[in-house]
Amino acid sequence: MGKPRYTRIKEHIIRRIDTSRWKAGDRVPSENALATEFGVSRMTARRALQELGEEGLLVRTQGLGSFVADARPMSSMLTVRSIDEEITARGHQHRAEVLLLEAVPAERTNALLLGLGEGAEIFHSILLHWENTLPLQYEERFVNPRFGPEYLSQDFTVTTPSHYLSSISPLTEADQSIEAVTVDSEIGRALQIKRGEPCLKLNRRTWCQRGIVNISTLIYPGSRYRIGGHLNF
Amino acid sequence: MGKPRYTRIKEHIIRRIDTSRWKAGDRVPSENALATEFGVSRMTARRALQELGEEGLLVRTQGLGSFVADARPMSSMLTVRSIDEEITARGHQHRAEVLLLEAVPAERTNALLLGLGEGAEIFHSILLHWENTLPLQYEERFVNPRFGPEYLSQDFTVTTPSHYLSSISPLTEADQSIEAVTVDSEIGRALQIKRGEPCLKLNRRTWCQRGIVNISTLIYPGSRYRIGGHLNF
DNA sequence: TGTCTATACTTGTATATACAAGTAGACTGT
DNA sequence: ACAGTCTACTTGTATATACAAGTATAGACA
Repeated sequence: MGKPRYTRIKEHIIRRIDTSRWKAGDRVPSENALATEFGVSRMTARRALQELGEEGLLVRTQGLGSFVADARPMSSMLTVRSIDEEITARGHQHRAEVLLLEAVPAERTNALLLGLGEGAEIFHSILLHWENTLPLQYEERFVNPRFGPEYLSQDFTVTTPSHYLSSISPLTEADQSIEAVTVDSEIGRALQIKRGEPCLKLNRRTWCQRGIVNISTLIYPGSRYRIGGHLNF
Repeated sequence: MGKPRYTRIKEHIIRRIDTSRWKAGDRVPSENALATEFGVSRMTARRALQELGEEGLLVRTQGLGSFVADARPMSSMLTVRSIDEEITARGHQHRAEVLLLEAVPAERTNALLLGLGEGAEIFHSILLHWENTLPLQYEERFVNPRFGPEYLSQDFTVTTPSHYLSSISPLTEADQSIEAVTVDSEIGRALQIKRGEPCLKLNRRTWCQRGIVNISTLIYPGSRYRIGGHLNF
């Protein structure tokens, strides 16, 4: 029913920041000052300041005080969801077609990145993901057998590589990039697009604690897909 | 020097999750249980659990307990920085060329989105951003005069539209999308790319508390630019 | 069988208190 | 003039306590 009291204090401070009454760099009242002003204990006032600090609106330094943070820079984020979730969330039907599923010797690929020796085997898969009757994503992966030993025996018309890999080992990190490319005729045929049509290409490396789990490239036709994101500063 | 005690408890829990001793869905000990186990007060144990909840490793529900969260889905983020920061961060020279800077009547544009009446004026700018001797970004903006009244008199060879707008009014939200496109000959000539070369197109709408501040589209040649991001799950 | 209640547990909020640790400025003594 | 110290204020950590509120289960009762 009634909001907790520390939210009142937070709202009070946010209001003063939004209306520019307190500007970037200004000192906001101390925990004790807010406590007496609002008639609460210091720990309650503290909680308000602390959460605002975690949310990035304030910068707090021991011994000095709490200050209004600089306006956040325009840099922001784009989210990339798992393809099957995204399609089913739209109420459409997702189907995965396995174009290739094999073990290849390490020297033929970028296995060095995976931290394996020369002769080692590496798993390689190519899937095509359909939304209803149109192909939407061409997915190629190289998987480290250490972290996904049963990869080749999975039925990817039921699960997806992404689900399998994240169920096997807790993923801790990833880096990725996105670029605009044109694709060769083989991929273009699979995706049923015209020659020269621009595509989004998403390269991703995923890590668990002990090494790289997989390297994947996802390709979307530019005319059928956009990556979207909403962001609260 | 010595870490605070609640971090010990956090590390203890994280260890058990990372080594799969506690798996997704498992219940972790209650605040009171941890308190007696570690010989601390409940509020200290609570802090450990609470922070882990905020970090997404645990899901806490009142009355039930704290549970290990599902492995985070593969969805992740791509960061988009301000173009001038990015170029200068690479140690290169950034230069902005103003191709157009004007006020246009609202009906000619998507001014409805900006929440303005028919006859209102709207600011329109096109800039080309150079990295050393190569054009890297074609930037087109429609700006709401209410939130950037001095927009037309800015010298964008010194500042950037992004800097000006975020200095004027505190930006609270944005949504954006990215797609792969080919561009018309005018933009292609400006960017010095061949006909049909794929480009990344980034559409963004930025909001402050009281309405849409601006609508912008950024276009990068696919061969010269990729959006990158690193992520800790 | 089904429903309501009591109870035991959980997390959430709030207070009062104590001490630790970092910062700035004033005040000291040389 | 300068260096060191002391003080006042800040945030950080930790405890003990109390009550509120949500959940599930066991048991009483119709």
